[in-house]
Amino acid sequence: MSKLKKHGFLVSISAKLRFFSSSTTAAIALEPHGHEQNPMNPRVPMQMGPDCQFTRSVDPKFFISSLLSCRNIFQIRQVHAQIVAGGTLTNLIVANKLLYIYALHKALTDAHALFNGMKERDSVSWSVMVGGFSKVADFINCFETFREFIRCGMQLDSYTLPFVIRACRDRKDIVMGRLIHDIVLKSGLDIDQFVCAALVDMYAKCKVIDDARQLFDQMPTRDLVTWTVMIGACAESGNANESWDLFERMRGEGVVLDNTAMVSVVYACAKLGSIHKARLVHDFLTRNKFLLDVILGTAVIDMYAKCGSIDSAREIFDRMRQKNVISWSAMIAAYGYHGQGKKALDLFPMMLSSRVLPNRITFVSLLYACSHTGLVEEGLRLFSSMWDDFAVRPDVKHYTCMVDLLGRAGRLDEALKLIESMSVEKDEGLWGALLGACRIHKNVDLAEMAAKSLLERQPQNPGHYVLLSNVYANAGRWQDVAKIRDLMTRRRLKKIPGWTWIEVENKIHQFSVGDSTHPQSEEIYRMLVTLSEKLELAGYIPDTNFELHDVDEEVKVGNLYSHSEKLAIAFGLIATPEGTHIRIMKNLRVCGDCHSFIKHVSAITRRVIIVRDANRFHHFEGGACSCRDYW
DNA sequence: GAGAACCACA
Repeated sequence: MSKLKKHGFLVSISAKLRFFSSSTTAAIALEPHGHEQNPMNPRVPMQMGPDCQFTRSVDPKFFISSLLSCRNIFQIRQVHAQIVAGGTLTNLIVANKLLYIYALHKALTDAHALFNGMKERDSVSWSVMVGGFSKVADFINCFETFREFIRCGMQLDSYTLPFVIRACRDRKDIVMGRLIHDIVLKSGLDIDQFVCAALVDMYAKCKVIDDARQLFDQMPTRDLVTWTVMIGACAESGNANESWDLFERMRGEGVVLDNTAMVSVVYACAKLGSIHKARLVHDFLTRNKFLLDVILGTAVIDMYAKCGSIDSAREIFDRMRQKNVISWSAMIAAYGYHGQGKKALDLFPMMLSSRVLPNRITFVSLLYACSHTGLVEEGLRLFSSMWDDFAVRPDVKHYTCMVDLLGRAGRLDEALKLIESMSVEKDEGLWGALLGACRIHKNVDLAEMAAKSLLERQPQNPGHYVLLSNVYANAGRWQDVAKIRDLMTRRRLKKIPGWTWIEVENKIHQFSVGDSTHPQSEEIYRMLVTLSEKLELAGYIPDTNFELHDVDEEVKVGNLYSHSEKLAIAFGLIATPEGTHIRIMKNLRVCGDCHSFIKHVSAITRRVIIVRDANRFHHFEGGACSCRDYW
């Protein structure tokens, strides 16, 4: 003990613990406040949290709690040893707290050893162990401990259950999830908000959205977490409109939202792609004085960028005090899909000088930006630098960006060589990039090779057939086009019809090919005829080679085919005042004829047309497109 | 003495 007396910290903890075993109210003489000496290395200060101040009034729970902010597992083990030596470990509260501290520091081996050695355990001990395994994704031990918990005859409780349900969620194990839900129902346990929220979350993340919603709707009252989970789940499952309705409902019910809830709302809004709603949400955040911390701020950057306002995204980015690798990557990616590769690349040195290191996603974003702006040399430099300078190993996504970059630039041989040199597993995205490049550069042989790999991997994806058919059509090989069509018919595959949305005065209008359901349909078609005449004078010739279109479904207007995006643009010209931007949301790629059409329209009408296709944006202004013109 | 939700690329 005399040796230990040199180490003030340990001795004081130990003294406090021994003292606790006899009395919890008296005061004892302890070291003065301030820095404690580190017994491991006197030159290194103890890694205790700033709130860890020793006081003279003794509360032993406090001493153990001070270990919560201790980041050094060796110190925790030493305190553990002291507790054992002091004989206090027999106190269940002390043992549970220590168990909790081990679990908090992800030292599950230590926790498990302590747990196994405990003569007495209560529901807290079990829930800490199950929770600990769940949080480190050790599912086997998590479920095993839970089974043992039940075998021991312990009563199910609403502390332990959310952890097991969480493990089912993380493991995407819907079978086990349902089983546990069943056990809960049969147990007669009064299900609280924690268990319910965990179940809703589990169903949602296992993509059983209907069950999640049913449970959500059945809840007599919902707390903030459950609302948050449901809003996020709806957005994730492609029903962001439903997320928006939930957001309005919860506001109507007077639920006070926190930052985490707002992240889900912002995420849903990004999925919606509505700039009007994005501005409403941002306004809500400002009015309610939400702090745009690194997480919420990053979500808002992403929302603005995906709603078409790259400038607002940048404004938020510049105002954020704290930025992490995710914030930087989000901004870089945003410039990339807005076709502003140069600005994306400019951010990279800024990121490095602010001492944030790039990760694999940063490089995907950078390379993606290069490939969509035609910055070939810059892309090649970054690709070699990522491993050499930053120890980020290229994965299939990075290779895909490079194949896209080289392929679009017409360097198909180099793209193929790169694919052949790859040691990582190839996926359909990689072959899709090569096939896309082959279409642009009319390389039928290579396209057939890429298509073969694609169709072997995904024979049921009509998109691949359409792409190959377009390659044949582009090369004038109509017999091969017919063969592909025939193959699609035999395999009962249909091209998914294209839809285009346009947001005008806060309302979304939707069009499909040859559509006449819109109330202003007559006016729209008249506008298309007028456009057709003007475009013809401007030298625009519709190109019908692209797209595997079904002529029966098309309506010819003047010399234009009424593709959905053309209808949307015609409507945009009618419904938006001169000088305002036309914002279009598509669900198909802006390619071939459509791209050329929009360029001509933007030139003759002097309108800025912003098109979102999937998560890519094309800014057309005065006949130029922000993205490199590949079509 | 123990508890659930959130951000970037593709």
